This record gives sequence, structure tokens and C-alpha cells, in this order.
Amino acid sequence: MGSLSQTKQRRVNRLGAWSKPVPARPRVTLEEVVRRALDILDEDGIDGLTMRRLAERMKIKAASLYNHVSGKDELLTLVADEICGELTEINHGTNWRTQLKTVAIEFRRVLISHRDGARVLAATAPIGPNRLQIIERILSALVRAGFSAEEAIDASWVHNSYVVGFVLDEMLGRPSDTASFTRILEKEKRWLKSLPNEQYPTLVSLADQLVNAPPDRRFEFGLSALLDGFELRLAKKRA
Amino acid sequence: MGSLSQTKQRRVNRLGAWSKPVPARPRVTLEEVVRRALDILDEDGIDGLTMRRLAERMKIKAASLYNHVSGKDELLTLVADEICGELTEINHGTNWRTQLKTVAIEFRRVLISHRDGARVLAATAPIGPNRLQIIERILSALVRAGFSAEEAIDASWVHNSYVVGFVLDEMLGRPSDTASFTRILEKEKRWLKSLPNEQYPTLVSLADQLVNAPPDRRFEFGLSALLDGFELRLAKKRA
DNA sequence: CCGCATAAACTAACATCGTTAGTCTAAACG
DNA sequence: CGTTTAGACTAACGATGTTAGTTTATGCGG
Repeated sequence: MGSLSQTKQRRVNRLGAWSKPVPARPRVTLEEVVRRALDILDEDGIDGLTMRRLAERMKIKAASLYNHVSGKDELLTLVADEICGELTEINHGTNWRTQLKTVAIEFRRVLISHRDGARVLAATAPIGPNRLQIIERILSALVRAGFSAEEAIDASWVHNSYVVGFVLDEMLGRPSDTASFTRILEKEKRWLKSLPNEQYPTLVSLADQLVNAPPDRRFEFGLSALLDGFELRLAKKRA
Repeated sequence: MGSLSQTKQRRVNRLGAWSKPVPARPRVTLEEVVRRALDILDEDGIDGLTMRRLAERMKIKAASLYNHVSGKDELLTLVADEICGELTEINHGTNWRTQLKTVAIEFRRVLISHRDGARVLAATAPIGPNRLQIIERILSALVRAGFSAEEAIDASWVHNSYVVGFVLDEMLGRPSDTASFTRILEKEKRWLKSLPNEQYPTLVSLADQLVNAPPDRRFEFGLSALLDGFELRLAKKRA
């Protein structure tokens, strides 16, 4: 991953009253930093994940974090990979389609389980072992299934960005609190119904179903459609 | 690169000295604010779009922006809608599939044409007339084509989040400068090839094609697959 | 067992950021 | 012409990411 930046500094020993006793040498590890960051993310979301708050939680000052991480960007990248580490192994016994479906569903579940998980993924580069592992698995499954290299690349990429994009959209403006969420839904429904009928006839007439549409069904609808499309291309090639 | 050279002008509140006469009543309009914000977005990206920089560009102080906009969130929402306003009218003569395809391709083109356009969309609520109009069109096209209300809702939602999610992913970590972009691609290719073969065999072996895969083809691949899936469901229902 | 190099903590500060409070001014209107 | 008021202003607050320089204590070679 990114090289850790370390500053070579001239050391000047000054004598004087050492009135403030404090530190120790190995206080925190990188793994701990990442784990704690993920904790904060779960509690307060990505906007609450601050270098200062993270440091405070670790009983450390903010500047000290830069001994373990080159900046917030690298931190988020590590958190993203940590999240992706929760995906379980792929089942090699099944066919490509159920593999892709399983990974997608599990991926979404994991992303939802961490507050702003999708936003973290969408904001960081797809590097890091766990994240690469996911792509590798999808890609190899497609190649083994008979897709050409080009098709496999396109399909795996699309597969990945569909999941992340969907969850990102799904979670947009969603409060962590469940009660206030249903209140928001109610408000949205009323708002939808109130807008001009001439301009948005379909939107207005379907307002209720639009708001109440279960995200799980929506996700699987799109996923199935996508996989159907993939399958069709594979079938055409065999013919 | 803000220059500090601007001398602060003394202004005495109470008695005596006035200094520079200044203001006027209707200095800026909301439309102008949004348009300027979009200009800045294009030049410097979403991180460069700052209330202060926007104000400066309009020869106004930052606080004055709050007379036109409730906050940065609303500003971004307006910018998002402004971007969506660039989509041209849908062609009602064609069938649903080409309509969805045309909108998707045009949508992506527009999002790409504005720096961080997808990030703005992904960060704001889907309100605003232009943005709603897009959903309305897709939705009504699907309903007219024979999809059930539920299917049309799911499909239009997926269609929308696919486009935004794809472009978001596509543009991740992409510099505005073209020259430095190809340099980054080269570096990524080398990086991909350098990682452990045992863990990522497919990724490594397909490194070149992975990096050189044209985004346009990828986008249309996924889009066609998705539409194929939609079409399949429609056909099944008719049977 | 000791001194020293160094990793890792610290303090302090900088430059920005979004946002609020309160003041003032000039255009609009009766 | 006086009053009202939208819309500008100044000033400040509290955060944020990040850098520079300093201090400390631990591990290691002697």
C-alpha cells in the first residue's frame, strides 16, 4: 500500500525540568487504529470519523496518528479494506451465477451493516488485499465460466460498481435512527404527492409504492436483471 | 493560492469616519450563485467548491451567501439539479429500451463533463425539478411499455443508481489533467503486475487489459446487460 | 550494565472550512 | 420624504487536516 511517510529529524537534547512525565514507546498498533476508526464510523458515520476524535478515543493526540498513517485518505482506505474483510469465502462448488449473486448480496449486507460503509468504499481507491480479493474472485469465476477476458473484466467491474452504487443511493440521507427514518418516509410520501401532477404524473400516482418499495426487492431485481444479461451473452457465444 | 495582499479597509462603526461606500440591494441572484458554483466545480472539483471561494468569485463575502441559500447542502443540491438540467428531452417516438439507453448514455456524458459531477449527485437528495423529470420520464416509459408498477419502480431506480454509481467509480481518483492520468494508468498497471501471483492470479494475468479497458465499452456492456434483463422480464410476463 | 539511536509520543500552531450573530445601507414603496 | 427591509457587511466561533519541532523511553549493540 502507500508508503508511510517518515520524517528524519535532527534531534536536539535540551536539559531542563522534565516536569511532564508521559509517554511510552509502542502505544498503539496500526491494526488498532483501523479497528477503532471502524468503531467510530459505525457510531457516528463518516463525518464523525475525525482524526482528532480517533486520536482521543485511543488516548493519543491527533498528530501522533501520522506515525501510523500518512493521512486521512490512507486511513479511510484501510477502513474500506477492513470492511471488505468481512466477506466470507466464495463457494467454489457452485456455478458462476450463484457465486456472483451470493457475493453481491453479502457485499451489500456488509456495507449496510457499517454506517456510511458504501460512502467509504466510494471515496477510496480499490486497493488493499481484501478488496482486491473480492475482485479477483469474481473475475476468476467469470473467466472459468467461459467469458472472454474482456467480458469478464467488464462484468466484474460492473458487478462491483452496481453493488456499491446501489447501497450508496439506498442509504442516502438515511438517519441511523429507525424511528426518525419512518417519519422521513412519511414526509417524503406527502411531499411526492404534493408536487405538480401535470409535470410528474407517474411519480405522483405511484408515490405510495415508490416510497414503500422494499430495498431488498429492488436490489435483487436489478441484480437478477444484470446476471440475466451476463448469462445471455455467455449463451450467445456458445451458440 | 489566495493572496494576502488585499489590504483590509478600516471602517469605523459609530461616529465619524466612514470609509468606503459599498453595497447595493439586489447584487446577486440565486441563479447566478448556482451557475458560479457550477463554474467553480468544473475548475476545481467538489473539494475546491467552498462557500468562501464562491463568495469571493461573486465579489461578495461568504456570509452573504446565506441570504440565498440555507447552507452548503442546499447549494450542492441546486448544483446537482443544474447539472441534470443539461439532459435533453426524451424521444417519445422510440421504444422503452432505446429511451432508457439514450438517457443513460447522455446522463453519463453530462456527469463526466462536469468535474466531480457524479460525486455531487451521490451526495445530494434527488429533489429538484430536472432531476425529478429524469426519473419521471424513465418511470413513465417503463409503465407505458407494460411493466407493472413495482417493476417499473425497481427498474427506474436501478437504472438511475447504475449510471451514477458507474460514473462515480469510473472517475474515482482521476485527475483532471489528461497527461498525468495516463501516467497514473501506467503506474497502476505496473502496480497490478507486481502483486503476488498466488493470491491474485487472474488480476495479474489480466493486468494490461484491466487497465486499458475502455470505460465506454464497460458502461455499455453493463447497460446492455441490465436492459436485456429488463426485457426478459417483460417477455416472460407477456407469455 | 550502559549509552545511544530511534520509534512514537507530545505541544503548538497554521490555514481553511461552514456557519452564526449582529450591524449597516441603500433600494423600494406608500 | 420617511419607513421598511432585503441583502450586503464585519467579526467571530468551533472544527478540521496537517506540519514542525520537541521530548521520551525502549531496544540494542557495546
